[in-house]
This record gives sequence, C-alpha cells and structure tokens, in this order.
Amino acid sequence: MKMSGGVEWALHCCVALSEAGAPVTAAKLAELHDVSQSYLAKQLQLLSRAGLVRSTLGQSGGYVLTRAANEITVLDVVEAIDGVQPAFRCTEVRQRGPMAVPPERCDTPCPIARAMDSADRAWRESLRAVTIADLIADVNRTTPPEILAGAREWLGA
Amino acid sequence: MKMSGGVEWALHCCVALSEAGAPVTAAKLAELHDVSQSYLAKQLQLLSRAGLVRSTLGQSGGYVLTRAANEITVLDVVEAIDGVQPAFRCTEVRQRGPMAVPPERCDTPCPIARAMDSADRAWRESLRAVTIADLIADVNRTTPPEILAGAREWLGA
DNA sequence: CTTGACTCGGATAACTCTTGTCCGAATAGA
DNA sequence: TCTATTCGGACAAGAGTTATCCGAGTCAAG
Repeated sequence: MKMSGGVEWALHCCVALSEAGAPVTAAKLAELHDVSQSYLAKQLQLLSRAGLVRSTLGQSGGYVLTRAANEITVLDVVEAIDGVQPAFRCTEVRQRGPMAVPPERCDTPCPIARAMDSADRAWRESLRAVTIADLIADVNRTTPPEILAGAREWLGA
Repeated sequence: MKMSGGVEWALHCCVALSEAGAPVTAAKLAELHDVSQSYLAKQLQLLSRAGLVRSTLGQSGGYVLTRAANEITVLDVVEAIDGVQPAFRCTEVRQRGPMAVPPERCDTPCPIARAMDSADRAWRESLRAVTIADLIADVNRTTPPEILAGAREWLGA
C-alpha cells in the first residue's frame, strides 16, 4: 500500500501558498521544493478541480488558496490528490465458490469489510483533525527564523 | 492509494483455517473462494513467512494456523501481506531547493510527516483491535446456518 | 487597440509495482 | 524404495503511477 507521492508536494505547496498571500506560479513552487515542474502542475490541477486553490491566468498569474488555512484540512488535500476511495475494496468473496451465500441473504456487510471501513474512518478522522494552519504553526515553531524570512521574501520576489 | 487485493483473500483463508482445524491445501482454499490458485499460493507463502500459518508437506498436507484465532489480529494479516511500511513516506522536501533547511537543524520530524504518522497509527490501532475470532463470531452470526455447516463439512472432506 | 509573452489545462509516453502463472525441490505415506 | 502430492521461489503480463510535452486562453504593456 502506497500513497501517491504527490500528496506530500501538494501539502507543502498549500503551506507555501498560505504564507505567500499573492499568486504563485507552478514554476516557482517547483523550484522552491526542487521537484519536477511538469508533474507538480498535475497535482496543482487536481487541487484546482477539488476547489482548494484558484488559478489566475496571464502575467502575474498563479495559484491562490480559496479558503483560509484553518478551513483546509489535511484530509481535503489527501482526497483531492489521492482520491476519496477507501484503500480496501470488498469483492464479496462470500458470494463466490461452492459455498456461496446467495445475494438476498447478504443484507449486512461482510465482517472483514466492516473492520476495514472502521479503520479507514479512523484514519480519515485523524487527518481531518489537522488543518493547514496547524502545519504552518508547527513549521514556524521548528524551522530557523532566518530561513522562514528568506522563504517569504523569495516567494514574493 | 490501494491495498493489495490479496489481503482480503488472506483474511478469508484465516477464517476458513480456523474453522477447519485440520490442514487445508491451497487448492481447496482457492476453490472454496473461487480465486486463482497460483496467486493465492503466493499470499499463503507470505502468511507462512510471517509465522501466522505453518505449512505441512506431502500427502494430507496443507496449512494450519500457528496460534488461536483470538491471538491473531487483522493487523497481523494486513502487515504480512501488504508490508509494514506506512503508506506515506517523507522525502524531506524541506531539505531541498534554494531555501533548504540544513540537516543538522532538522532534529524534529516534518510536521506533515507527523500528521501522517499519527493517522497511520490510528489506522493500525483500529485493525489491531479486531481479531480473527471476532470475524468468525460475526460470520457465525450473519450467515445462514446451513451454509456454515456445509462449508465446515466441505473443508473436512 | 495591437501586440506580445506568459499562464494553466488536458492529452501523451516511460517507468514501477502489483497481479497472475509456471515449474522444480522437498516430503509423507504406501 | 517408489510414487503421488505438497509447498516454495523464479518467471511474464497488466495496471497504475510517474513524468513530460505542447496547445488554448488570458492579462499586461506599448
């Protein structure tokens, strides 16, 4: 089981966008994080489709967050990039084979699927409890101030 | 993000093995669940490597659980098949690009990684709380008795 | 108003990982 | 001793992710 690597980039971009305030181009975000520009554009498109960022075209264009940082959860970003489908998908094994249970007797979900869904809900609930604003607060607390100031200036330039 | 489909099969196999008591061959398990025999063998190998099942060779051989059903958690099976690595892997983006944070200043983990790890722990904790015995109890409660009896007899035959 | 350059967006290949299959080594019973 | 049956690891095919490019649209300046 592996989450799309783009999730990490997208979260870093959300943090940067919130700190910048003004529109930032995909090229600048890619350079700041030293990642593939073309591929990062794809992740930003996904964020745009999900309505988390708004893109501005033309000169002095770029991406801006559509909501305040404390109104965007980590789960929002994860679902925008990685999709909303749970990692486990029940294939109804009990309805197959020589001892198959007839479909009309399967009103309750398979116990295995139930356990997986419960775990999936716990996972999502944990991600929903953290917002971009929380991440920013942690970043501001743990990174050297001079680097923070430099990054803010670099983003604006 | 997608979990290996073999996890579902492996869990069904553990339930079946616990109900059987005697060794069951991979071929019988595959026929019971109507899945690819060759591929199911791969999953059973992984369970064997993890020490959850013991294989017996030769005639009248097969697989048996090494522990009681209430001593095997769903998490044990998931980690045996899908691996123990978390879905999210931090690539230390903060240490890259023009505003890179020097490694010696990165004693605390990245806030993004921390949020992901917390969610991952919640997920695993939820899976650890459910045992194969719990699954069996649910199965016995929700499936028609005649099918249960038939399956037990079919496994023994 | 015209021009120009810069932006994002979707369609297009390369690659990695999962899925699926096969045959050989080892074993228990006759 | 022999035979039938078992599991185990090595071997291809497919799907999904990763990475890239070029065109449509837009804003700003001249």
